[in-house]
Amino acid sequence: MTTGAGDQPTLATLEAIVLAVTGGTPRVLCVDGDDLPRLPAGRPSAGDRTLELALRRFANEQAGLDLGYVEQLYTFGDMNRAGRDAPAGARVLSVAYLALVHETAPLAGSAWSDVYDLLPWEDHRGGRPPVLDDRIVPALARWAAKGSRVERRARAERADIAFGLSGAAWDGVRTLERYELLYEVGLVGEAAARPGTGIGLAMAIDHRRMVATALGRLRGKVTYRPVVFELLPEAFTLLQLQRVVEALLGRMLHKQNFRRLVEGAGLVEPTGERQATSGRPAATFRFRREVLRERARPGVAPTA
Amino acid sequence: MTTGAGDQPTLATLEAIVLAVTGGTPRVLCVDGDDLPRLPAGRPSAGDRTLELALRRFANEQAGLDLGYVEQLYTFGDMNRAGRDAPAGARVLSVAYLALVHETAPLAGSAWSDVYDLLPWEDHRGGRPPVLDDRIVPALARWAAKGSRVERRARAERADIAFGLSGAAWDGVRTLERYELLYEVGLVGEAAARPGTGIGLAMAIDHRRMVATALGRLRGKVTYRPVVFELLPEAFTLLQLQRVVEALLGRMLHKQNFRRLVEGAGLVEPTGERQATSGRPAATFRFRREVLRERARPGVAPTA
DNA sequence: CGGGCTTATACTCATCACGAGTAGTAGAAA
DNA sequence: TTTCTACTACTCGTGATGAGTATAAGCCCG
Repeated sequence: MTTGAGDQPTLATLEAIVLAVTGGTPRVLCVDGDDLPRLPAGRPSAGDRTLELALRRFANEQAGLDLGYVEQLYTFGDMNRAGRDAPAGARVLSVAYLALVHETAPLAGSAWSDVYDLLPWEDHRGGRPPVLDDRIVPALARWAAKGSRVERRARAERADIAFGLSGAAWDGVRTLERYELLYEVGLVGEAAARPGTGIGLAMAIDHRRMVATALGRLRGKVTYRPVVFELLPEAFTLLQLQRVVEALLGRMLHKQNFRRLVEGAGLVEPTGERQATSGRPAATFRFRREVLRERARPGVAPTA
Repeated sequence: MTTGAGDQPTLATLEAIVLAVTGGTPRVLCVDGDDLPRLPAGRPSAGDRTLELALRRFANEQAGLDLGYVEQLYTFGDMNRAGRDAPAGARVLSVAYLALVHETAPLAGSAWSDVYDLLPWEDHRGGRPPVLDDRIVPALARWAAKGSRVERRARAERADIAFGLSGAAWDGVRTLERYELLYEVGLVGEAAARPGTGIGLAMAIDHRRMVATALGRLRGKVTYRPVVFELLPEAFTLLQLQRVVEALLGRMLHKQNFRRLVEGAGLVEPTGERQATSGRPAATFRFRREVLRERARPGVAPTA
């Protein structure tokens, strides 16, 4: 079962979605493109034993970053996504990786973009973002009114589920579904009819789609793996921890319940130190590694 | 941030992990290799708009299968994994997809392998598999006793978490961690010192690793997405549904609670028909699509 | 034709996770 | 001393989940 002749040459690149959270703002590492910002990328060389090591190598070489947590995200290989510098007609395979760095990591010369500048409809921390009701919902309604009866039904259902409309609940994890829907509807700059009219900052090619994928993955993972700690310094207060989780989830959490969850699960242990805040000083904590042995799904956010 | 010269040519293939569940047995579609069985694979051609469409195309062309549910699994790109027919020194990128087909799908001329013949330590439906205590645990203990003090600690922790030893709970989802650990320890045929001594049926290259990845992904997904229905006929009894879920999870479920979960969540609706069984006839049900709108995470198995 | 087998189906009970809220405490700044 | 901010300790109600008891409905076999 192997296709014989006619194979096209394939170009493979690695793309890095490097995330950090600074002061309640989730940021993604970008580099300047000719026109739009793009994600840092590179190619694996023969010396790289694994793709992940290749990624770590060039993140270090080119941005001076020592990546902590790294996980493969998705491989993008649609035909129409080739960049300028790709041979026409060739398929470009991009293996995207999600990497998390600590707040204290050097910012190098590269630019960090606020994830919610890229995907403004995803941030519900200050309540429902106005752009949803002002622009997105009406546009979705127009879009869902087109086509045959069955088509209309399918479109409406898709929109409802993705954006939590007509009774469906907003699901933070469905970031990719939302981005792709907005793309189809023509509401994001990369696909907008007139330039400059899209919602959120545009990026090169399909890089914003990759960021959306990363955010969704991370939002899911936070609930069952202790990944947030990769974004925090060694010692942190519970409020700092909560702010980072909220930044990722894009919604506020109940403070008392959050503490109950985190402490009750044995996810953290007190360092014994305290840290001055703008109010009563807070005790600082560190991640408690033993939780991995004790709990099958040690998460820092409620499952819902 | 783009690596310049020295790029190596890259060969990309698509690998399909096609799963079905027949009579309580989860099976994966295999083709005969020169030596060991392998997964069906192919290459995307210029006519395939997306990788997923390419996969569907050649699954249809070559096995006569109409794939239902398809999801991208992982991209494997380690240096040492190249097959025979690859140019020496070139990196082979394999984008693996997980596909689910209904029990009634045509079996074609290809062979289906029992997933638990490949990964015998994963099936806990009949209690803890003997191979665990007979062979795996002792070998892990020997392996964990080697190296420096810190190394020994790290090894022991890894083994404990992966296999649920010394107090840790068995986590069905950690299939890949377990396979990789067994590989490192030399307990699987692909890596065994002497051929024929490995645990479970071996497959070509790293294909068994891919199956392990697929099983883990599916075990996780079952708890929050209604994917099982892709493996079942249109109408089914609740016991049939339960058996399929158990086959995937590799563990038994409490019947009454399972029914409560599935019916309570609105995941199924009665067809009105009944089906003869070896006891009292059972009502048949079908998947209820509307649940997607009602529940954010409509799963068919408890979260734990 | 009735006992015994198998499977389906209906409840109960205890525990725990989680959302939501009340109340009081500790330090800093004005 | 007041006031602000943030920390910390509880309580309550609901719903999910594990475990078990009880009953119903067909089938097979003697």
